[in-house]
Amino acid sequence: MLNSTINQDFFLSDAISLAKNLLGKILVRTINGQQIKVRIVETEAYMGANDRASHSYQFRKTSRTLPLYQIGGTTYIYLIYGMYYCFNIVANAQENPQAVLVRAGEIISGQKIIEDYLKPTKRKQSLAKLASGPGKLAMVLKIDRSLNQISLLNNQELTLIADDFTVNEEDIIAAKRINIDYAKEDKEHLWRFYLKNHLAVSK
DNA sequence: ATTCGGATTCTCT
DNA sequence: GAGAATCCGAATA
Repeated sequence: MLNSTINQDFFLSDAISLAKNLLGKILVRTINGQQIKVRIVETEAYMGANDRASHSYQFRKTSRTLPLYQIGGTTYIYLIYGMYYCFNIVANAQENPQAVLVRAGEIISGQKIIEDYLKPTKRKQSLAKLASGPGKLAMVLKIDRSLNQISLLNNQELTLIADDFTVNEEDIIAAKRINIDYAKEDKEHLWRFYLKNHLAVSK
């Protein structure tokens, strides 16, 4: 399998393009020298200042949303419902606060390591379902606030790579984003993207 | 200082 | 399909 690193330019597009381009790419999480790899199969684009669903709607700038104003490739991680983390990858140049929520992934290595820290009840879930949702994906990758606002380029603990897995346009399904009823008309956009027929896509 | 509710998930029914 | 779990950011005052 041919692996290649991903450079800065990859992240310097709008969030919709980045959300599609992230499908099929691999998140590599390193914990105590051991690697967990998850292939991204579902994403959502949050388009920033003009998107009511976005935390940076109307350029809202608070301590939480500061990572969104950094350069593409920066992480944006926050706690939701008091118990789950959402992992986002910032898109675009500085001061253009768009990001992609990584919603689901396929575990392709490191299953043993993951089982060591999952709750016993979770361990018997099928592998395909373990990272089938944003909170679950963050749990599998042990992503929490300590990884917030870091660059995915050349980071020791969390990086993004590509292999020879290819995604064609016809393999990508576009759908409405999930759980953003508060976003009024912006909830209608088809800014959720996932790989057709993939088992690990969230329900 | 206080209030409100969320880019979720699991466990019931 | 409904309800709970559970923290903290954001808005209001």
